[in-house]
Amino acid sequence: MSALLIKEAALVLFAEKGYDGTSLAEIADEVGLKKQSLYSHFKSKDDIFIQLLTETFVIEYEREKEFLQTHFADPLFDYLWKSLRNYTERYQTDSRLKFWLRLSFFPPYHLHDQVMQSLYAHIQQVDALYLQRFEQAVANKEMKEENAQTATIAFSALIDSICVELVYGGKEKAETKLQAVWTVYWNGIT
Amino acid sequence: MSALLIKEAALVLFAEKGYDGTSLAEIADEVGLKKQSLYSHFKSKDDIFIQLLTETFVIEYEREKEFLQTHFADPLFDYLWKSLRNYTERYQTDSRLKFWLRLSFFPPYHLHDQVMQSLYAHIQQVDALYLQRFEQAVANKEMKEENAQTATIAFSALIDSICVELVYGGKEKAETKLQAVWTVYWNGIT
DNA sequence: GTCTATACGTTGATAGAC
DNA sequence: GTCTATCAACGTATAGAC
Repeated sequence: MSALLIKEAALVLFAEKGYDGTSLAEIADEVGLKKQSLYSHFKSKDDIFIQLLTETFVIEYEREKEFLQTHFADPLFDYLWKSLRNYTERYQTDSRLKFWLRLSFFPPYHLHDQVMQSLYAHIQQVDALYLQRFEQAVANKEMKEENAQTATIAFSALIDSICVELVYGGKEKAETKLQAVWTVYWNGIT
Repeated sequence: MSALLIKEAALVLFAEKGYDGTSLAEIADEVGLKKQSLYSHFKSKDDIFIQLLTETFVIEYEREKEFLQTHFADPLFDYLWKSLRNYTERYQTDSRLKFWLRLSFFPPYHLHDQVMQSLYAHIQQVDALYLQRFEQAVANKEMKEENAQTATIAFSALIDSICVELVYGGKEKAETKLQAVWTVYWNGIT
């Protein structure tokens, strides 16, 4: 059994049931092992979790960076819209997104500070990517001659609200909300 | 020891550490009892939780309703702005808000369906309150002759994003975000 | 109502045979 | 690397003395 498969199983369970709600026995069971055998691959439950969290931030950042590079030349409208749709599309199938939403919001109590520190760094990096595109948009006069910072912050808030809806409302409700929010947002920045 | 005080202690702990992260021993300890004594007041841990959740939805709805009645005649701008500031003001001191955010997003796994059912009903009720005011605003020409429904949904999304920021960013970051989001939102609906 | 005592499963984790 | 055996600590919950 590879450590990778164990982590994948853990990712799904953590995303679905939270850290405290997931036991090592469940994780082991999912990959057909006894819980004791997990200790050949990880030195503790925290170890599994921290590894997953770290990897997740790397993966998510790379995804955003690649997205920016691929779509930088697209019109602002398309760029932002595609970026948003990305979330609703992925949420259903991608446990990693669920994992990071859930465990960033509400990390295990004893790891709170550590998680938050990583989270802030990640958000800052991602916001910086979007800011680049918004500054370009201001220069191109694709949007109101307003603070690109404001548009960035509001856009990241928009993503947050969609994620919230995905978490408790599911995809259909999120799509409805996305449409309303997007209308107002685009109106607001142009 | 009154059941009320026990529930208050449980509320704070659930809000801070989640359902699985909070033990009956901690709750009891907080009010100076042994964990076994809690069973004189509640028949299970779930019982405490469900009571808190039910009460919370009632209290929050009453709060919103009263707010609407008190400020219905205010200009739309003031009405919405005050409503938003309410969240950032309360979040620091009011554990009930934290409780409902956390436990609605991520309820204990075995109570997921039950919690979600109550949550949807609550959200629907609150959205209906806001919709009333937005329809009035359209009639008053306080905003663009657009769908009041869209403005309502977008506003509730706005609240969500502020709550997210309150959860993981704290009050200061939430204030910054609020300002940016509000600028774009108001621009977007007028 | 609160306590002590207790039951009993589950938790994360370690030791050692194979 | 995986297993069995084992552990101490903690989880929720019950019974019964006071």
